[in-house]
Amino acid sequence: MRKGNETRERILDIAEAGVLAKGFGATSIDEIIAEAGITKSGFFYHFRDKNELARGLLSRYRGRLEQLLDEIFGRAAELSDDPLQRLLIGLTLFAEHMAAMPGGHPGCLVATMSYQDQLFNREVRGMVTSIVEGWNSFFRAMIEAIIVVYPLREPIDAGRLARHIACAIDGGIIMGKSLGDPTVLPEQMLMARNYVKLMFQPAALHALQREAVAA
Amino acid sequence: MRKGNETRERILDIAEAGVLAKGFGATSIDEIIAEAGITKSGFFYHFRDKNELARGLLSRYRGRLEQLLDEIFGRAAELSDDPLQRLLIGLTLFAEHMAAMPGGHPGCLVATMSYQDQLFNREVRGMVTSIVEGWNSFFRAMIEAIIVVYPLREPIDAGRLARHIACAIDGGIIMGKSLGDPTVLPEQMLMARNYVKLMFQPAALHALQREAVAA
DNA sequence: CTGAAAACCGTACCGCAGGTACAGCATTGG
DNA sequence: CCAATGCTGTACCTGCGGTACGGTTTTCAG
Repeated sequence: MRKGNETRERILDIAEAGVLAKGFGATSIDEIIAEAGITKSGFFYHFRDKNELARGLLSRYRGRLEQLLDEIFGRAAELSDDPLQRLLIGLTLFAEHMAAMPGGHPGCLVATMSYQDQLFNREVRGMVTSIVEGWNSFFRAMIEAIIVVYPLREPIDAGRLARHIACAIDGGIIMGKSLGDPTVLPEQMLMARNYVKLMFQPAALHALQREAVAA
Repeated sequence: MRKGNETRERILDIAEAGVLAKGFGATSIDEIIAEAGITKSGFFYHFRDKNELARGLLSRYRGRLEQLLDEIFGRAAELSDDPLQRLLIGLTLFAEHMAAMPGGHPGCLVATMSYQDQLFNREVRGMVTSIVEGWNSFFRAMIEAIIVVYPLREPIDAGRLARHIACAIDGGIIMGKSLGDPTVLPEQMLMARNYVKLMFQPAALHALQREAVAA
């Protein structure tokens, strides 16, 4: 009775590859079942419709990304006690991780679906929204921790800086896809990192520029 | 013989609204012709297939956005001779323009299509790429003009800063769409503006933070 | 070993979408 | 007036998402 879960995972694997490569709408069920070696009935045994497939994909994706973020920023926490350094180190590790992916980042499932959200029902759309909110909260929490330690004369808006990081990443994914250039994403992650650094360490500007040129 | 062009434009108008609201794949030809009051044959008289419709949409979109950018940054050029101020003013005007749009920004045709590029042929995909490259070049040229006047000890990479502006805008559009929050886009445009300011005027950090909080 | 649930297979069918083919009709500028 | 231009109408094809439903195999608990 665990064979069912194996098949379900195989369907999700094949579907995920298809969606990232071609988009959700262009990834047909016929195509998935052909590659999985099952029949249409088999597919609909596991997923009532394509919306449930989308939910399954998003659920897995969220879990994996959460795990990756935990690993990366957990490692950053090992390397420094300072909340600012943790964020900076984490973003660098994140960028390096993306740069190391063979063939570049495969694409963001959430961004893909967000731009095809008309294909889905409210439940799936709600999932997309909540995942994006989760990312924002994640970065926001880190920035708020920095603000506690780095009391500035004027408080900065943690929310918009957190959103900026997420926007830069999403935008980097899109632009990388549009230009066919896998270096754009890690580059823009580092740009976001440098923004954070500038916000909290204005004196470090020139050192930062040296870094940017060297990279 | 100009009636043909009128119909063609009407088709493009209806299609554009549909694509921005629901995505390209979910905007059916049947739906377009119903709203335009023509028949399927009439549609295919103007557009050989959906790819040609996409090309028509992108072509119009590129032209309009070019015009908008010219207007906004032309106005900025009237307001200041300084290349840095021109970019900063232009980005502020741009953000204000987006914020003023009723119901928020309708969405970026290029980003939409970039994430559904599997639906299109190489010609359309090439158009998407070249439009994105055009935006990058636009901002890059402005940044290079700034670098001439603001000679820094260490040169900064104009390309990646230009791409960052475009990424922040695209990311802002996506996040605004995902969260259903039209304020994200103008907010992130101003974040990009502040980044530029920080890169060239590190001393102005605290003034900038005051701005960010006031906004 | 057995029996019932789980995990499928096979077949047939439906509606919608994109697209093709082609004949014909109406308007309009030269 | 006549030839493009700008359509209409009809018929048809393919592929996709999805439904329905009966039959078969696999798996594990008792």
